[in-house]
Amino acid sequence: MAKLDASLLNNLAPFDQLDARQRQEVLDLARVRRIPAGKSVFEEGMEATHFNLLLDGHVRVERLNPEGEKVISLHIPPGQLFGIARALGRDHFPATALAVTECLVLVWPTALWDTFVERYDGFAAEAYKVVGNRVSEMNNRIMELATQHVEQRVARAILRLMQEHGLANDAGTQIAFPVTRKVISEMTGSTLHTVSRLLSRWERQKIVQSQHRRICVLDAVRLEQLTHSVH
Amino acid sequence: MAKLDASLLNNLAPFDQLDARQRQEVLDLARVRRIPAGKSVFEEGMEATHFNLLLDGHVRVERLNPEGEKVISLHIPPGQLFGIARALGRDHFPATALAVTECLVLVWPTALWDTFVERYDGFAAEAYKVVGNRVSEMNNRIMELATQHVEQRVARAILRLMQEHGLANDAGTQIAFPVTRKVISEMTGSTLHTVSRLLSRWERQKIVQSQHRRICVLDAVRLEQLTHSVH
DNA sequence: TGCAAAAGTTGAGAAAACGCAAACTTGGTT
DNA sequence: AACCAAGTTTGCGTTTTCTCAACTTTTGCA
Repeated sequence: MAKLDASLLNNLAPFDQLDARQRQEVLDLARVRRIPAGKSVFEEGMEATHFNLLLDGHVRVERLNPEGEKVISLHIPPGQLFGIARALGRDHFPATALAVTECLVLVWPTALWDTFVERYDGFAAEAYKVVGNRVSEMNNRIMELATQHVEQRVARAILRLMQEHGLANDAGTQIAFPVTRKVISEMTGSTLHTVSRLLSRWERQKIVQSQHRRICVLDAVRLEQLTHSVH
Repeated sequence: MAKLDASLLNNLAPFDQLDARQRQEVLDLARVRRIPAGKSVFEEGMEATHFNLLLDGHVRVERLNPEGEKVISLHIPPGQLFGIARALGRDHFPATALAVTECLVLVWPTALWDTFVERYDGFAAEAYKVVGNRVSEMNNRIMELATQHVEQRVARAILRLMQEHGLANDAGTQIAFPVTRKVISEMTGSTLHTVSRLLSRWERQKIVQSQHRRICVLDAVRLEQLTHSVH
């Protein structure tokens, strides 16, 4: 395989503090995977033999409950570590990671985790910052599910997608990958019918616009207002 | 202050691998706090100046949403580390920790965290195992909130309390601290009225028994069945 | 180009859970 | 011993959201 160019790691938080030589070192230990849209990077329950960095593309992390219902945990934007079960001492992946667009992923054997933590300044800090942010988001999610109505949760979910995966265009901000009503319902603990009704109304109100599976936020301010309860 | 006896740390997972001398060392760096029932150990938003080990008693971790509604995140059983925001690079506590019974807590200044991780074998591993378990529980909680009905969630919440904080007696297993209908509703994203109706029914069916604020599980098997959807 | 599969819409009725209200119980405190 | 605060129960009407169903639109592929 051709040697990877160290500049691949430029501007990536986990390797921010490394010099060119160290970046080359890290890359020499990595393998690149190209994952086509719709294919999984790893599956729930699999042994966590590797940890991953998403170079390009967008990844959906999802779990199935015992009844086979899907729940979407989060979406990973390019540049982030993911599938780092090892950081928390897990040896199996708790969820499935699905490429929602074509993805480029760097993978390292789990055995290197401790080496990276030890050898590369800033790697551990960034890794635990990522975990910390995810934990914080999970807490927010629990609060929302416990106290808010579907409408508020759907508004929040779309805002989050916009913020993390949005592409600004002339009309508003489009989410960078296809999102169906079903997907939004799996993100919010709702049903595709309820989500469809909400989006139809918001489309009439010019808050969002959607064709096929592309969603574009036209009025983020009003969407934000919808996340607050009306009381 | 009288010197603490190193045997206090016996059988506590984070310091399992330490010898007597090291345990004394760890204790000499600690401060003991006695927290009366109903008082907080730390509050949401406070700077995380210390990290904690619960020696004795039971702690409730809770957050308020912007509307002032309370959501209970989890309950800490004796022997566990808690308030370890620092493990994930946070410098403020994301939640309030409330003593639900009188508590004995060992506290260390946050500045010692890195020292402990470095110096004491097994400490980091145990700390991240605790975090890993909590993350896993949070994931389960999200799944439940997203896909299950109130009845199933309440059954699961009571089972969890029983497993982590239960005291076996002749009739069944009692939860070691007072639990009101309101508390259960805040654990499950429900209302005290709905919880009351459920518990009344389960009491008639001899699945649980409750007087004042003590709850006793009489038939864990049937309670477990109630956590599965009927479909 | 046409067709099947996937995605989306919308109505109508049902179910789950909530909010409100009123009354009751219990236990600690003065 | 009496009272008060906190906790609990239960009925009733309402709201939210789901389920079921039918139909339309879109798109990817043969």
